[in-house]
Amino acid sequence: MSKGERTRAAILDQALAMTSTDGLTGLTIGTLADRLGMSKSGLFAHFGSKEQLQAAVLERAAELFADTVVRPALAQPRGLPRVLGLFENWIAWTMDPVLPGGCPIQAASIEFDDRPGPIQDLIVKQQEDMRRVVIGATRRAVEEGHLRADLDVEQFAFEGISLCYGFTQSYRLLKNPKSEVWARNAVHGLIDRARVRQ
Amino acid sequence: MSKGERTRAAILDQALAMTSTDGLTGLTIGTLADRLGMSKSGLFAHFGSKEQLQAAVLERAAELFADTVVRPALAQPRGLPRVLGLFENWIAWTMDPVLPGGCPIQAASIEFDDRPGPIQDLIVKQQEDMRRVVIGATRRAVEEGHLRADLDVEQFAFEGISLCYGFTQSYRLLKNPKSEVWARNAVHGLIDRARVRQ
DNA sequence: TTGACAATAGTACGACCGTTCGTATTATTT
DNA sequence: AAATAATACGAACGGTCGTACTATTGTCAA
Repeated sequence: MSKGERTRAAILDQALAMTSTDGLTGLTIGTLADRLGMSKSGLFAHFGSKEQLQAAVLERAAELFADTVVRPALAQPRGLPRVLGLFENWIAWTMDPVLPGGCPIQAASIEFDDRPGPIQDLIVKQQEDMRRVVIGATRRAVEEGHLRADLDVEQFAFEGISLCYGFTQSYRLLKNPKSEVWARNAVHGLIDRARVRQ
Repeated sequence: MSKGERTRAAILDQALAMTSTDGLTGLTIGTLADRLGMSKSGLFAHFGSKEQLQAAVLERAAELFADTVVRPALAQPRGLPRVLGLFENWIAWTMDPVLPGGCPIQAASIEFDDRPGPIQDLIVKQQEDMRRVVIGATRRAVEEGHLRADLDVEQFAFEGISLCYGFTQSYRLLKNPKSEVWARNAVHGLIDRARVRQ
């Protein structure tokens, strides 16, 4: 790992934290450089433009999400444990103090939902990737016989993902201590209703 | 209605549209004045500070939300129709082209969930007001015997509100044409499960 | 119609934005 | 050790930001 790669990684770590609280637009090259004790221009040279910096931050966030949420869940035995793992890890991710201001991708998706361009395209791609992961795991659970054969997996994914979003709102902004219980109850209820009745 | 009040209202209408797409931070006095064909300073004089402008925009948004979502729902017969009305109107509100960029309050709540201050306080208050409205209507539906007596109304509200948020995501960013059907199905399912079994 | 005051415009400010440039320093390769 | 590439720096650019002042215009009752 060269020196450049190392500082680039350090920059992205700090940028991720900053984006998490201030958003991709609030992420500013000057203050980011200050926090890292380096010059604006030196930092800038690593990315070439603010937009490319934003894209790099999003990609780093997606990596972190994959490491924290997706991969551990997919390491579970296939079928229902994976589906449950996805949601449980997602809830934990939302509470993870590593990102002081909550999931940067979720924040960015609202920030950019009306600003077409490469950043929006990237966010849409990331969100649809995640949707596909949930749908895939759910479909697998149906095939395994854990969930009902007539389950509408897209509807299921919509509801599950919505609950994770709602949890962010309730936990991050309203700071309601019951949020976690509500979210877990809701997710477990969603899964229970999708279970095969015996 | 004096001249000042009229222009102030016109400013807020335009500011609301701008906030809806660009967020409360992206809302900028200069371009707002340009779009209204007036000077920065002339506009500025109406509010005294950007923060007060932001607060006024939020209050205007809440009024609009109350007129579009809450009041028509509360005009329904008490009990289940009101609860259903709230969610149906909320879904319609999210699709309403009056706000070109979706609900400004929802956008603001993610924008400000890590920026303490008077604006965050106002957003929290608005969100909790809305939560109280949902909970109140639901509790009423329980009292009327439309919904199960043992229903956890807070859990119910959490799930319903989460679905409305998830719908925004799916409809506004991903532009998935199935979003509306998913959201309606989910809300109706939520209500059906809360119904008294006969 | 005039006088008082509200409403708007004009101008200027300091701060910060993303970006560019030339240059110095440090790593890496030869 | 020399040559070259990779990194980082400081200063400056044109712009835009929110805000402060002052001047001008418009409104409306007496």
